[in-house]
Amino acid sequence: MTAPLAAALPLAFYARPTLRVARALLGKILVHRSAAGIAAGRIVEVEAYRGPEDRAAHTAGGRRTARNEVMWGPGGRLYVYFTYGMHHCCNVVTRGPGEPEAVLLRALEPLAGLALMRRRRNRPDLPVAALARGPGNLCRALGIDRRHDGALLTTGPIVVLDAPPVRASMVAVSPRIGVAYAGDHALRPWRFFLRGSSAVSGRRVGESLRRAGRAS
DNA sequence: CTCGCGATTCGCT
DNA sequence: GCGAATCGCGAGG
Repeated sequence: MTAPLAAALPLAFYARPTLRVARALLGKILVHRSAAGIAAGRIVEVEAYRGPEDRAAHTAGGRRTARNEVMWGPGGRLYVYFTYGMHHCCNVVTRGPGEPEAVLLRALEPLAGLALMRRRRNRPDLPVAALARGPGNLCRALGIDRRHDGALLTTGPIVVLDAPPVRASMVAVSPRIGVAYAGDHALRPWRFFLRGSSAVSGRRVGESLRRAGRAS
């Protein structure tokens, strides 16, 4: 039996506290194999959403609806939602059934399928680092939409491949982006990104100052 | 059923 | 820095 160079992360990877999963996802490889071809990138920016107690989460206050139903299920599936009338965002569901938490994938460093990503973005002149920078752009570049809501990440067509852990000193933290409506919860340092990556979206505040410490 | 708004992005000022 | 684009969702009547 030949072992694959990189195996899909097992379900146990996702069935852990969400902040841990969020940080551990940095450096892993997101792959989408579709009829159009293969597109893949290294995860360089994520945000944790921590369920009923987290006012920034779609499951804040225990909200359970058709849209966020997947978040209520077991970890290891994709939660994809549509927003602003034009963008998709994709999350990795964490923990177990009844613990509706997830990690939003905000940016990838493109590794494979660059031409396909460019075609999907419909922006021929974009630099590589910008192809999957930002949650909406990431979904667009990888061809992810609501049809993939609930997809199991261990079996494809979308998988997360294991890769060596990134050094703790390379991980920066900051408050989450675009959640001002959540009041003081918007200040929680639950965004994690790779220091120095040009594929990270938005402001990279905290990159040079803060280290990723224990966040709660 | 109506209505307000969003875990965003891009282009213009 | 600001606002438009654009529509499904979710709360409330």
